[in-house]
Amino acid sequence: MLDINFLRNNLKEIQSNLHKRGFDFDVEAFKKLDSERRNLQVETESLQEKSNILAKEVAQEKNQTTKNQKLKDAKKISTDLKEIKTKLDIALIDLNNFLLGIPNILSEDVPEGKSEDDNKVIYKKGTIPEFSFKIRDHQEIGELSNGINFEESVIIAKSRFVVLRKEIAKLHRALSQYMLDTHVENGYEEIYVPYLVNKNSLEGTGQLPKFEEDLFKISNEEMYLIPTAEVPLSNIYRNKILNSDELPINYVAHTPCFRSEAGSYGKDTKGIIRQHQFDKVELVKFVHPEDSEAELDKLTKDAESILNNLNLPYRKVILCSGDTGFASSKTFDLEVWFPSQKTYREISSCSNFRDFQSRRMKIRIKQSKDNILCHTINGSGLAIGRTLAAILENNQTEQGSVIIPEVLVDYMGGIKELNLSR
RNA sequence: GGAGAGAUGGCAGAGUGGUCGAAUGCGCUCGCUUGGAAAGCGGGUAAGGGGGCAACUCCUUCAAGGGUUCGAAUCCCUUUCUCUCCGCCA
Repeated sequence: MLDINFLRNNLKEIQSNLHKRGFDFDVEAFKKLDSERRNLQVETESLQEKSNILAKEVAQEKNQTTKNQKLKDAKKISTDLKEIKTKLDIALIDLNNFLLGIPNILSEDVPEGKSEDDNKVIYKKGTIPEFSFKIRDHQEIGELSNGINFEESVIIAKSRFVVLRKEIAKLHRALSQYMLDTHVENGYEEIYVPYLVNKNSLEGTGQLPKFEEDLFKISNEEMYLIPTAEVPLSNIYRNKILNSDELPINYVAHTPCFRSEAGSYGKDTKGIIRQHQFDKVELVKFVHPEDSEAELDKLTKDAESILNNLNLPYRKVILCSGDTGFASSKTFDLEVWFPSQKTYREISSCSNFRDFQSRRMKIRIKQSKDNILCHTINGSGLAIGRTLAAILENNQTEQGSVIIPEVLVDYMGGIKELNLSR
């Protein structure tokens, strides 16, 4: 959510900034909602004041006749007040819903563009492997020894879920352990969180009210399965005031993520790239506004370090205006190389939300005069399923085995190579 | 799941219809004191919003939502959460 005062004073600038996203900010509609609200609020508050004064006078009035007269006046005001209050409530809700639907303002350095095709590559790292044989995609590799099974997951659940077995399941576990350990070494506190969250939390991070169709909702309660650990991690401090000396706060959590993504059928139907359930190690920072740009770079580097250590070829991309997420002011994507697709695919998305989320969550920093909103930053470090798939594809051999990256060997109980073709 | 008790400021905790945005203590902070510190003494210290160039002023908030009343932290209803006991369970 944007600062309403900032909005009032910078209407044109904000309109053109949001236009870069392809968002049409209706200035006239906003002005109308805001002035309606203001008129009603001024009127309500002055009536309330009268009512408060009269109520005090009634209490102190000794003369029975004047007291009765005042009681009569007070009753009249009370009725009027009730009426105008309902109008004000409606105006406030309308204005608030309008504000909740406005995306975040983009940073100046976000390149303009319409879709992901306009994202700008910042750099590429690692060497793209050359294969002298006909390569398999990660699904084929996994199926060699029944390490990846989609028939069983359909029986258990439905399509877009997966069952992993044996060394592949172990590799999946090894990856999350390795990532957690690495981030803890780099100064993040490991957190375990609920996988079901309430509506307020999802509103706080921006998934609701706009993107309900992407979520799985529990039918017997007002609860949702988390689409990312960003939601529980960020909401830890909802409605809290932080001391500036405890910042930055760095959290890491490993959770499953659940995404309904109703509109995405037909995309990435093969393999484990796009699933209703996947695991992810997530990084979240609460920072002072002055530090948020630098902290986004730090967090992105921390996510990159995993790719570097796993020797996976990747590139760093800055999302263009049209592709940057609703709540984000600036996003770097890390994209890993998939030999079977001959392309880079997103494996981490690192965003600076500035005060957009903290305004919704009311996370503030204690300051002598006025408290200020903190900034939130988060990013994947990394998506486990996609990392697993990338390792299978990039590290495959002609014999149908997969070389385990050195940093994972200990986590794999000493296994250096998966012999899948047996 | 059943029975009971409760939810008040950063924390602890008083307050059961008007004098309450809320005693008191702790914490924090400023000043005095001191060679310096501690102790002591004195002052300040909730959040959000409206109006005003400003000094300032007004409104809201005692878990959340609704109700009664001229007036609600206080009375009534609903929901959520916490604690104790019983049951169940990993």
